[in-house]
Amino acid sequence: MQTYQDGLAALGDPTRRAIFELLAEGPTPVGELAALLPVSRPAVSQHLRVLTEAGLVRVRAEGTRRLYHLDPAGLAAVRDYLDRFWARALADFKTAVEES
Amino acid sequence: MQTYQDGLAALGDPTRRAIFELLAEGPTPVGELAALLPVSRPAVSQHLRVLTEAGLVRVRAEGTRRLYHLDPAGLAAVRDYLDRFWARALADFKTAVEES
DNA sequence: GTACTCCGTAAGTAGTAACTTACGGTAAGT
DNA sequence: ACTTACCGTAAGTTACTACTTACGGAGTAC
Repeated sequence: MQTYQDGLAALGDPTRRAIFELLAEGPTPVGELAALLPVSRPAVSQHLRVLTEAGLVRVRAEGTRRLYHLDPAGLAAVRDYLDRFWARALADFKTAVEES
Repeated sequence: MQTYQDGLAALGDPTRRAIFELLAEGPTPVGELAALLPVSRPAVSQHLRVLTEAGLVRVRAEGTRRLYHLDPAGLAAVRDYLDRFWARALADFKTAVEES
């Protein structure tokens, strides 16, 4: 689906952010992610499902392992969303400072 | 606080995203935001509190009204966070495509 | 085939957070 | 002073979601 909405909702959870940041160090299997996190392996699987549906992450099978890695598409969607507000945020902030 | 973590957590909620997007059209008082949304005015106040603590939004009083507007600081924190993963996402995605 | 590894899904629980109504406080107008 | 407009906070409820354990499927090795 990879909309910015799903992306932001997915990254709103701290555990999913942790997974996301671990994946930034390179493609990683589920078990290794779970070993590095304070939650169970099924919990990691469930988070990976959300991240995948948000378009932030992708899988490729390699034997019995499933290597997850970042997907630029979802990342770009979120980044572009935030960029749309950048100019307006600067303008509003500027007038707010001037009037104070 | 304006960390990227608070920013992402704040924007994870769809109602707060709606408020955030309404504020992108210019500084707006609480009552007007509530009139444009399917939730009560106190609910909007509570969301604005979260957005403010995340550094995404600021207030200035104007008579009895309180005008909320976007704050570039929190926005930049979230955007910069995502940018840190951009290069790695592209690299991982590229190798994934090549191996498929 | 059997065994073992790696993983996703189902089902159930507990904690959180988004919402409501009710209340109080401040600023401007008459 | 009284009233009205605008707003934040407190308290309570409900719905969601992140988590656990239990189970089953798919792949590899023997």
